[in-house]
Amino acid sequence: MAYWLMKSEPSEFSIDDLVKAKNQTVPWFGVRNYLARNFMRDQMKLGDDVLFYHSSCPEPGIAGLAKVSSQAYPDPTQFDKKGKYFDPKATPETPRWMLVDVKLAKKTRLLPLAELRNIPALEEMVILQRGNRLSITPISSAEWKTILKLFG
DNA sequence: GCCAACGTTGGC
DNA sequence: GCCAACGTTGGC
Repeated sequence: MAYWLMKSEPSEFSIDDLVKAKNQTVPWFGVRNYLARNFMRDQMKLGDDVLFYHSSCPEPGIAGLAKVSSQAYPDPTQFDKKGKYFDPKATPETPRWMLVDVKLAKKTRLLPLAELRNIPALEEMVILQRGNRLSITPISSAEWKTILKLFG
């Protein structure tokens, strides 16, 4: 069992959108970074735990808990010529971008980035490191436990 | 809006 | 394969 933090811009897709989504599930489309793709393609397993993180917004932070709810499969948006995630080098025979489905576990209170920064047990979290921009990052089991306690 | 940090591109 | 230029991310 592994733990992950996945960033989403709430103006694109927020925790409330996930609450309202069909089956409270969303395909994690639009990732166009190879390391993040590799995490989804090679390491994520059904049932892995996910921290749903709001980024690039007035109050960045963890907004909910979720679970990986599918195996990796090709991101359909790479084939959509009119969409912003179209990749001309990807074909259905040789897809370049893979994704997993993410299912809501629980909407939480917003746990702000500023609060995370104040917790010594979390100082090694990838997302808190200087210059980190990766949209999907692994979380240790100790970090996961610490964060769950913060939600009470 | 600013800017640091990082990833990608493309000329050589 | 190097590396400068450029584009993007994302907190502030």
